Amino acid sequence: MHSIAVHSEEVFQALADETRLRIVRLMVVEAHERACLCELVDSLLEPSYKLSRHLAILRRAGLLASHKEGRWVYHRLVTKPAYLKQLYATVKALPDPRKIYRADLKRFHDRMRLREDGRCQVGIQSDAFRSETG
Amino acid sequence: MHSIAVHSEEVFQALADETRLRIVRLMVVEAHERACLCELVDSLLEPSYKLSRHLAILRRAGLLASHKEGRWVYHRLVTKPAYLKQLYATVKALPDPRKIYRADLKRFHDRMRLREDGRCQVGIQSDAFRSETG
DNA sequence: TGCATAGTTGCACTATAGTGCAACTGTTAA
DNA sequence: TTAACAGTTGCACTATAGTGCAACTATGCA
Repeated sequence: MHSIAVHSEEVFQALADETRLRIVRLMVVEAHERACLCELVDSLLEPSYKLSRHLAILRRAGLLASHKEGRWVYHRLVTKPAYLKQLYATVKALPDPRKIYRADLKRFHDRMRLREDGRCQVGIQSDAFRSETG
Repeated sequence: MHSIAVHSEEVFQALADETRLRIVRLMVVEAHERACLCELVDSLLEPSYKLSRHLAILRRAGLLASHKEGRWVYHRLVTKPAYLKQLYATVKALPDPRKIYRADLKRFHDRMRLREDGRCQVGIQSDAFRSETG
């Protein structure tokens, strides 16, 4: 379901984009919780087509594994080979001067409360999350 | 002499290029040894104008500090803020399937033996290093 | 003083990355 | 069986990154 990057720089390339870094930071802080696209859309407040493309890039770089479950596709951070854990530790250690990740994480928590039996049950709720958190 | 990246992804962007990753890997393996441009030219076997540009990018990203000494400019990895050390640990942990860093490092060692009193004394010797190591 | 050389940079060129729109696939539930 | 919706993707567009050449600056030494 995922491939190992042949060139090491691809791993850094994968994180060299604000949107992708937001995705990874969200998932790394949450102890490698899985998330589906609509949950990410509501957390980052970005259009689904945009996040879908960035998720594909992360997947191709070997950082993300995805699997379909009904009409939802769940994404999870890959932790092998071992240097990926080291990479996530770096991501975790990054500063957050503009409080972007803090805000993303708050929305993510709120959104995850809508789950039932650990599964996503609702679709995109962006409008609600947008008005709720400014 | 160096600035802190405002956006976290700039740090990863800095390493998202093979040449820059080769530079950083060389310097990180050598316990943060300093190196001048001509020593890097002989180690990586890349033209000086190319490396000079990549060094400038690393400097702007806050990973490298440079200072002039006579006609040589010495470069050294920056280790603050703390998450940079974490980043270097990741770089150190990367695999080297194509043995590129291994070869770079060998030439770097050979080249560093030409120093006197810890200073570079000779200019670009690429031809010698090229023929020596294939 | 003038030449050799360590290092930098302007310019032109090419390749690739990120974006938005809109059309598309696939799955669930009425 | 069909409507709604989670998710993906082709297309056109724009911006930016990396490269090579050649000209440039700055320093040390004959």
